[in-house]
Amino acid sequence: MHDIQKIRENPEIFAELQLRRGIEVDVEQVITLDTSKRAQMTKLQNLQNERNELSQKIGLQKGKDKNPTVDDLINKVHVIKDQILQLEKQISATNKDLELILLGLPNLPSDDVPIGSDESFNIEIEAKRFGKINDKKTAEHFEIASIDRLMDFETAAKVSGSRFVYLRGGLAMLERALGQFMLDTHIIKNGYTEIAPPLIVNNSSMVGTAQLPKFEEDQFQVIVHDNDITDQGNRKWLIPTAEVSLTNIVREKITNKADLPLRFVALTSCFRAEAGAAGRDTRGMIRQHQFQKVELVSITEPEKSEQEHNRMLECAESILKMLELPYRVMLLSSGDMGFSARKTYDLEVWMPGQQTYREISSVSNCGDFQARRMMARYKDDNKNTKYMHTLNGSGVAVGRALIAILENYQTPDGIQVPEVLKKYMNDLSIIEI
RNA sequence: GGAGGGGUGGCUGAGUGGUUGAAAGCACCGGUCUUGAAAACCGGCAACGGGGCAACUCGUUCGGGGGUUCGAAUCCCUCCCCCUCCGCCA
Repeated sequence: MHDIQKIRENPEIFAELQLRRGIEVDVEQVITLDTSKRAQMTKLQNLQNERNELSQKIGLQKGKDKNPTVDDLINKVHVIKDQILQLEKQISATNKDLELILLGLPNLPSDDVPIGSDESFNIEIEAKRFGKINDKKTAEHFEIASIDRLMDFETAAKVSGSRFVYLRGGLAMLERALGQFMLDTHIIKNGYTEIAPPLIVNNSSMVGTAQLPKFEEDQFQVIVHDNDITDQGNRKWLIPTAEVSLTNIVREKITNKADLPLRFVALTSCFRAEAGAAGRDTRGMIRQHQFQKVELVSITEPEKSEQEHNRMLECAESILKMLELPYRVMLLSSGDMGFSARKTYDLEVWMPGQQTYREISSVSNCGDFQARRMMARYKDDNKNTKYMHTLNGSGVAVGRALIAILENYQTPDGIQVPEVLKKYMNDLSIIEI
């Protein structure tokens, strides 16, 4: 959610920054709505003040007299009440229009974000490139001979539908090991607190982290038996990422500054409808309706979010380094960033089967964008309540890490188990397929 | 699913129609005292929004929404959430 005061003060700047993301905002309409809302409010408040004073007078009269003559006053209030009712209706309508616009506008890009319409404007952070890539094409993960023994899309299609998979034996264990390893690393080495969060969340949470209202079609909704689905405010959703359940921990709360930063990590299943991705990555495990992901969330003071962002990026990187998977880091351009982000780094892992880098983690600083939607605040040193900053990052996507291992660790005998995972795999050193 | 109880400021917790935005306590901030600290005492301390250069002022908010009333934290309806007991179930 955007600070309407800032828009009011600098509408052109706001419009320009939105334009960097390819969004054309009708700021004039926003300003008009805002102005008329405020005018209406002033009017309303004067009437309310009048009503309150008259009511108090009636109360005083009744306290003095046994049979007071207050009919005149009551009649006056009746007239005012009608006017108030009218105005309230108007204001609520105006406000609804305004909110609909504001809730649908993405966060403003930070100044150091490259301007561009899409991913071709992303910038690689050269210094962060890691590992030696294998430029000899290997089998893609789903092409590995007999892999369907352990990675079964057919049965999943029968039981669930497209974009689901059964993992078996060594691959199921590998997925579990990866999740375990990542969690342990972030808990022990990176100072995150492990959370086992709900996978189903309510409307307010989804609005808070901005999956709603704009991206409803990407979500799975949970229909409870006898649920009244016309009650829009009371719907339930499967989380598309643990970011939702982790970040909303601080929703509608005032946190003590001494408790910041908060650092949460969770390993959860994630659910995405992939409505807009028909035909993309239809083979293999790259794009599934359900996948495992380790998610990092940090909550900080505004002054510290940038340094926390870098820190979080390093936490995510450390996972790929320890797994010895080659990757590069991209600074996303304004047109490629997610809705809530003001600055995002993507980690892209090398997939020798595709001979290309694929996104395996996205690390974003959301500034106060989500905090405003969530009313997530803290008390600063002057005891003022301020919005905090929220950050989130994958650390990392487990499903994609599994694919990366399948493609980078292929040997004639099977899939070699990365050194750091062996202890999570009962000392198994090769997964025979 | 059945029966009952409850949701009040950062926290605990009073308050059942009329200056109650809300007692009291804790926490926090300032001061007095003290060599310093603690204790004690005195004072301050909600959020959000409108108007104003400002001092300030006005409005809204006691789980959410709706209603009754001149006036609602207090009465009514509805939804959500929490607790206790019974039933069912992983």
